[in-house]
Amino acid sequence: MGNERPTITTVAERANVSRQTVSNVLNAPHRVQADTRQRVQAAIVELGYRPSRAARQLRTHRSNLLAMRMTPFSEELAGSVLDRFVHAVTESAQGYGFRTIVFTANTDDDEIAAYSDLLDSYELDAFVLTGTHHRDRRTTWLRKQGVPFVTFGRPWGVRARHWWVDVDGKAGTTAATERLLDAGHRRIGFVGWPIGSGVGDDRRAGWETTLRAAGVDPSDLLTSTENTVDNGHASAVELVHQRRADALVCASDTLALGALAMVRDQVSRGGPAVPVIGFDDSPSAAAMGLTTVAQPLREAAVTCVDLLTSFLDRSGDDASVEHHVLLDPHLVVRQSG
Amino acid sequence: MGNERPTITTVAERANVSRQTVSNVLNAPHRVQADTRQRVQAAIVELGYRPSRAARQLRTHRSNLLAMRMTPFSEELAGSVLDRFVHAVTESAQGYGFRTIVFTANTDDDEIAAYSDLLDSYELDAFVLTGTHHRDRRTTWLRKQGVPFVTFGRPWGVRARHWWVDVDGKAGTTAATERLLDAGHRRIGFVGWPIGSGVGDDRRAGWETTLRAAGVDPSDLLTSTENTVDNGHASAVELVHQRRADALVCASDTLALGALAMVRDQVSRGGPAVPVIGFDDSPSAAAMGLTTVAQPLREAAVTCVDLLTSFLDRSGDDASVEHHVLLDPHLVVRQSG
DNA sequence: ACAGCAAATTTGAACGATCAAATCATCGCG
DNA sequence: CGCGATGATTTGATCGTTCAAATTTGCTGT
Repeated sequence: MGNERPTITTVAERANVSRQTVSNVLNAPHRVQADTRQRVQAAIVELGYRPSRAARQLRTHRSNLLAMRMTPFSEELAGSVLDRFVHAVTESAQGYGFRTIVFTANTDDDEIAAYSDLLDSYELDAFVLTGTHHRDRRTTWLRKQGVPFVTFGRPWGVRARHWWVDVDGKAGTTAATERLLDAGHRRIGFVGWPIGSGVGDDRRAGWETTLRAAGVDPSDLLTSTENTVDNGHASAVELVHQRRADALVCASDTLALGALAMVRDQVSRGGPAVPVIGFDDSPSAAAMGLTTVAQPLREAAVTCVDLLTSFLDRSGDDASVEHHVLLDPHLVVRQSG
Repeated sequence: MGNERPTITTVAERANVSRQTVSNVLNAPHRVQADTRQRVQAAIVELGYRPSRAARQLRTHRSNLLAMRMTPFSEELAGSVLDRFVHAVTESAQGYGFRTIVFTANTDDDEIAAYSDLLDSYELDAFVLTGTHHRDRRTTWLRKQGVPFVTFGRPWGVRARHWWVDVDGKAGTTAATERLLDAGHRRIGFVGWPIGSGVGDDRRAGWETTLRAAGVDPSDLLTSTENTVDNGHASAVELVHQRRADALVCASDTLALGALAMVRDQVSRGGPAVPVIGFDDSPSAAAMGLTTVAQPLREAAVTCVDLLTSFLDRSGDDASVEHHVLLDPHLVVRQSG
């Protein structure tokens, strides 16, 4: 049997047309007459023809490939947010005929080196970045190279400008805080990250302004620690016991799980039930019945891919116009608050 | 400035040799004399030359690409095991000059369709499969096509034969059960999955044989449910309250977290502390202080990539020899047991 | 000094697609 | 009736690499 992989020429012969006509059916169908188009399409189906990306890429310098960094192997709980995001991006990219290459890198500079290799060797079409931060070197590098990219996370530096999609963390903590206020709590503590990270500051701001607006002074109701479960526990002890907080909003589920453990422990000893609200809706949050702020990751991913493809289509055109999308998170209410 | 991307010809001119010599320096260094080799290498560095994968692929039909399916978007806790595995594979594949393409699929047939597309269009070199099960159609399909692949998970069907790496689940639950026996427990319950899944049966077997060896009849100490936190909770209630189990081994962390919640609840009401041991060492397990059986995912990933590359190198040779690797998990002891 | 041979290097063709330009067909209209 | 315009299709060149065969270089032994 004809076990050779069919090429565009095979198809052309089968349909009694030239290579180029087959190519046109695939890439510019309007240029070819209806009846020949059908004949060609039939031949394609019969032979099970699929164009060789390598050959196409060699000629056009487009790979239909997009790349993302995966979250570091051993990262905490946090991992799952970005993993879910990677998955969602992959899924929606497939809808546009793009495949996703993943890679690992430990520092921004490693990541830039990876970009460089991927661009030169594989001619990637675009990148999706996550975890933007102050003085992000990746975005400036990519801009300088003129490579299309979108970030999940807004540019926290003043001067950085590029296309991005982000989730409104401030709105999330605002909703969380308001819910607790509505339930009658006043001394609402915030278990936060060290000052200076864009994301952390944003989330803290939601809590702070809401509390102020309600006439509560937030100044002694705040802790700032690295993102670990144990730190969450310790912070909760401090806020509840020493500062007499009667409810807690946390910058992450990781911290919240620590806080939740402390609170449940206290309840089991007959203490008061202090509600806890986390951030990210990680699988652990669901498992532990933690109320939390959920990011619309799927929507974020779809939007990223939309932006990228529209950017690639009108390449160069007026690609200098920036596009931003800020999505609203929503509260997932469970037992903890 | 010479802003054109350098090609092999550019390098050749710079080093005063022919294209082919440059190619040989890259692909068969032994064929070229030491001094010219160095001259060429210098030119490569100076120009920052990187070979075009597309062109190479067009000629050789090798892409240096390997593909894996990502875990479905919305899957429970379980997700993180495979996410970590994907990450580890990506990382070690990079060491061999392979990049990883990820894709999504909801059923085995979808996955096969994806293979087919990736093979035809992108000429992938190999696949890594996860989650093997009885009557796995993917492995038979790939075998029939003669595509190199390795599975993480052994072939559970009798007739399936291929290269695989797996973790000895039975050894894991054996270790867990022995630990509990050593601590003086006798009526050790097993919170398991429905009969019939290879992985689940394997893990149950470890508990069962160990218990039998210790002279305990396991027959009324078993539950079998789908993998959810709530089911874990319900199973724990049944085993502890009705069957008077004094310790629990679970088929997964998801189930174990439910069981753990039940147990801690009971302790807070003054009940006895029933130890719980999970399986997978998910981030949630760490967060909740759950003792659990950890799979050596990194090692598994490295082994998979090793097998694949050695397979690809001696392509065809005596590739019919099978290779299996069974890795031992280890217990991570935390508060829960 | 030169045939004989191995090692080192070069040359032409090919991989499978698209681009740009050329050809062929059809048609309207003065 | 012929000429230009427009649309459909085909032809030759090319992308950057490797393969296979041809060529050049260097050396050995008699």
